[in-house]
Amino acid sequence: MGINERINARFKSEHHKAIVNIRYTSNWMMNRQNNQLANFGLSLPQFNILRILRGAKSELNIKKVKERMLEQSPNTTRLIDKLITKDLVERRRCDSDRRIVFLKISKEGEKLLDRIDPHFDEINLEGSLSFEEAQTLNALLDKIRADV
Amino acid sequence: MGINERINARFKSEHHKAIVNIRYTSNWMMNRQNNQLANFGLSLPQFNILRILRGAKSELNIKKVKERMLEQSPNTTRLIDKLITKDLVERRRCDSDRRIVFLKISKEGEKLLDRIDPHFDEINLEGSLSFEEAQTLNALLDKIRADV
DNA sequence: CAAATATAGTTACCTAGGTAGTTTTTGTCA
DNA sequence: TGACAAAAACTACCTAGGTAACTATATTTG
Repeated sequence: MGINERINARFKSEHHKAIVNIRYTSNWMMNRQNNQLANFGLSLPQFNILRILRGAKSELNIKKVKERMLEQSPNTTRLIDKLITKDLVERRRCDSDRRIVFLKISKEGEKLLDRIDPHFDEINLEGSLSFEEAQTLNALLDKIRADV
Repeated sequence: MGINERINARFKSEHHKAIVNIRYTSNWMMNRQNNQLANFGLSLPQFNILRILRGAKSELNIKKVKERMLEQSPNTTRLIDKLITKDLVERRRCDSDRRIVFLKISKEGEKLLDRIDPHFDEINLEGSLSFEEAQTLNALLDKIRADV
């Protein structure tokens, strides 16, 4: 369904429509992804943190985790708290620099990701665009942000 | 700055990168828009509701307002409450159907929008894409959502 | 070496969206 | 007409991101 049919709105220009469309599509996707991940007891950002930790060769401190996330707000701490409560992540205080906190995915965390892996492509809508279309989309989005 | 430089992340595919890029760009835009609107004491969704009410020929009930918004959650009520507290919107109970609440932008609300109008294009990044590019972007975003 | 500065992480308080359930009022229909 | 269903608005409770301020520790520097 095109955004025109979906939203009973008037747009000032094709560009304005695109700006609104980005937000609409982003919300739409996040909603979809959150619903799918809810079956595994995770939210999208919690899932992403787990994947970052699995992808790391060694333990990561919170700063490194933040650098690999879209959002770099202090909420990372709270999100990690929730993962620790669920026994999906382990936390360890660094000995040589006691400010630093090291994080590691737990066995249960890895098992959970293994269960989600077969659904990853579907969660990320893989296949809805061709390679060339995805390239074009990335270029256009980067161009919008480059404008400033 | 391309998303590759910005996020220290690995993408499974060009398509996966595009999916993440949509969310990243959406967050980036919303953040920017919220910062600009904060100068006028508004958040982005509050601003959008005000514009919807101004664009209406007559009073609108809350349901109609929701239909013109991206999000149709019960938060609309709360957002409107805030606008009423700021004296930017007026609320009136319908006489013939007492379930319905009518909304109207106030004089102050119109004055505030008048002050924001000159900045509208800048807030919406008008000009960052050509007409054709915006068209392409809209088509690609619609295609992603059509996939399901 | 002591004071100032920087860094890692956290907390508080603001914003917002989503689902589910509630209240009030209206419409339906057996 | 009297029970039931639908609709409009609202509330509670969950999620999350953003800014600013704060704590604890480490580094710099005068």
